[in-house]
Amino acid sequence: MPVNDQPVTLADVAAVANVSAQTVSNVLRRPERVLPKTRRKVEAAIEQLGYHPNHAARALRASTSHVIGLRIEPTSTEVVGSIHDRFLHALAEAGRPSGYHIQLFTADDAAAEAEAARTLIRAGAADGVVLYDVRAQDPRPGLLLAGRVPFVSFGRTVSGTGEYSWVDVDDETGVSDAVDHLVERGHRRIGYIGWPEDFSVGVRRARGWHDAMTRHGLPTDLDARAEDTMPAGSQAAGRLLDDPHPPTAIVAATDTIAVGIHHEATTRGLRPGADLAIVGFDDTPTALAFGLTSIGQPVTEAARAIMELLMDTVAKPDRHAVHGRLLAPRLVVRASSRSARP
Amino acid sequence: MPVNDQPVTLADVAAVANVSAQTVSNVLRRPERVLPKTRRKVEAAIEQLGYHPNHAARALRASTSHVIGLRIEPTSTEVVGSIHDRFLHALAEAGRPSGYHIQLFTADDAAAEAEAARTLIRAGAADGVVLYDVRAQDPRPGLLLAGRVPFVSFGRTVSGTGEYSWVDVDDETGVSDAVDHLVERGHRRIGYIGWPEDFSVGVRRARGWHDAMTRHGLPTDLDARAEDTMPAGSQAAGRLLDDPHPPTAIVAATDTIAVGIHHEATTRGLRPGADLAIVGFDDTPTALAFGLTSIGQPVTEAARAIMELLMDTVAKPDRHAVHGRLLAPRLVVRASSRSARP
DNA sequence: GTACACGGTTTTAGCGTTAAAACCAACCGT
DNA sequence: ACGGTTGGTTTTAACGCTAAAACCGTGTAC
Repeated sequence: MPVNDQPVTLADVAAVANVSAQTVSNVLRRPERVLPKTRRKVEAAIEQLGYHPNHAARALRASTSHVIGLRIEPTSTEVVGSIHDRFLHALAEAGRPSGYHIQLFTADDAAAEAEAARTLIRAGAADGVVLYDVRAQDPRPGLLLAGRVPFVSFGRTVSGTGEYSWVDVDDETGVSDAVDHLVERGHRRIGYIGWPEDFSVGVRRARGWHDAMTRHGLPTDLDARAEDTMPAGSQAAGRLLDDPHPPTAIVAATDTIAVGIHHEATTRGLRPGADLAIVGFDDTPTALAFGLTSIGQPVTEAARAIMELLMDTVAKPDRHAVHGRLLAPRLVVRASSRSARP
Repeated sequence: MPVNDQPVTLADVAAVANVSAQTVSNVLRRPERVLPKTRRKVEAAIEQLGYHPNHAARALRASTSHVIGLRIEPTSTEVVGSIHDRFLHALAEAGRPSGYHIQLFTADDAAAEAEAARTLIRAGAADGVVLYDVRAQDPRPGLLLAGRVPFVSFGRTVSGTGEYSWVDVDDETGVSDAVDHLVERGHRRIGYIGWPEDFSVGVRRARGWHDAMTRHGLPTDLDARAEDTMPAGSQAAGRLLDDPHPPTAIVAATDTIAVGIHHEATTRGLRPGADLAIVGFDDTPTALAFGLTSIGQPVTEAARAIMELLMDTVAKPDRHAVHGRLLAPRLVVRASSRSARP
């Protein structure tokens, strides 16, 4: 363990091992090019000196930073908890084996984000960026394509999905699975509460419910829309529960709405799980806290897929293959829907 | 807007502006050294070419990366939601004005984190690191000091606080404020549920309650301990509520425990806010969802203070001034404690 | 015995930037 | 008129690394 502070360089290692600097470099980058005997000698010197290759020098020489940029957004206080946090960790973890690091940046809006990403790339501070939570009308993919910024998106726009690589979660199947699960538990009157806007995620989740219900030969009249807040969720739940033939189960497009439903149910003296089954979306900590069944996004898998595609994209920035990957979500069953309908 | 892809360098700008590369560098780093006329000429060329200084080259030359490392931890599913997310954003934002970026890394335990941080520093990939959620017996500050890694911690160990710079939240005052607030609302029987272990944060929060109660001349018998999970919180709340002279308000050391209390209360037919006031800690989204009053940590302020101290530390790594900063938390009053005791 | 290929290593050069030194007017004092 | 400032600019060199070229001893072919 060396304690002196002047950084150890390739040349230092080379001097100790009695070889040239290039040989040390080869030991690290192309070990097969160097004689085992030499390699061991060099490795011993590296060990002895506690050498770590300098990132900046490597980046300068190879013009690749091994850094991926990601805009970090402030967590909205309206929304019940996001998967941003888990996604970040998964991404950092996914980059590790290939030596990629995640670097954060902030931006106030989509345009600023695209501009910041462009600067990051132009400055050689990052090799590519990840777009998080891309929605149907998102301007960011277009902006980044125009700015020639290598990127992969989590989520996708409604058009232009053939122009860039993306990873997305199959919301439709997720919600459909939730309906299957409820039908299996004996439910027939199954409602749905989703976003009012017609952006892709909302549309797809609604369609998942609609199609599954139709497939089971069940009516699709119990369909309500709400903003992504708890009060709106409660209100929408109220409307469904006021139906002359009310639901025994409700699927929500988000955990936030699900919590709103939960609240409305308890207010009305309905026991969640027993009198009204509830299923949320995103499997947030809050869903856990409320014992809510929720449709969880495969965050780790998504992060891994994104890093893979991004490495492709970064490797050949001009005419690289464009890929889309749709991942299946996973239903996490909890008390709010576990028991069979009495 | 140039569309060709070969990166623009200082030399390109210099050629266009008809000056030397060094002058361009001076325009960017020491504008006062260069004639206004020349400066404008150079600035025009920079603009025209869309030049962005190369990070790697700058880092190599100046041996400073303007990068701060931060270990990102997986969000525990046990805990109801953390402030990690908000802290990350605040930190990224706090670094922006001075051109510092946050780079994430992962590690499986404290020792691995320290080792990874050391490597990051030795490789020149980061100038310093931030330790998040440092507790009384935390081995990390010691390890980083030994490894000569510049760092600032959020939270502090019980000893050695004179050896490194830290920022922490004044838990004692936070809890004490919560008690004051409850007393003001007419409560007299105020209980406390905290962690069982004797680590600093737990001790300090418990002391805040104890001291405030004593100050108000109120008894401190309603003291229970629980693991940081909802079931444990419920159980502990049950014990307090079974008291022959039960509390009308309970302060919890975490939002997770507070949610447990909330659950236990509703199970017993007590209406939170009306029959039992509850105060949590950390002001997580879940607290918002439950309408729980909570003691919020000043995340933005903390992040700013940390960046400030870190820049000090990085600037003079050997004998820099060591500072500690204690920040006051802020009580966020919600339905669970708003109304006066009947 | 000379020519040639070959695996392993070293030498050379350059990535883009900036601190430090050198340079070069124009100006100043005597 | 001549050495000495001064302010602005250019030259030089180096940060640590690695691709590419050069080099060099050995083995092989004829």
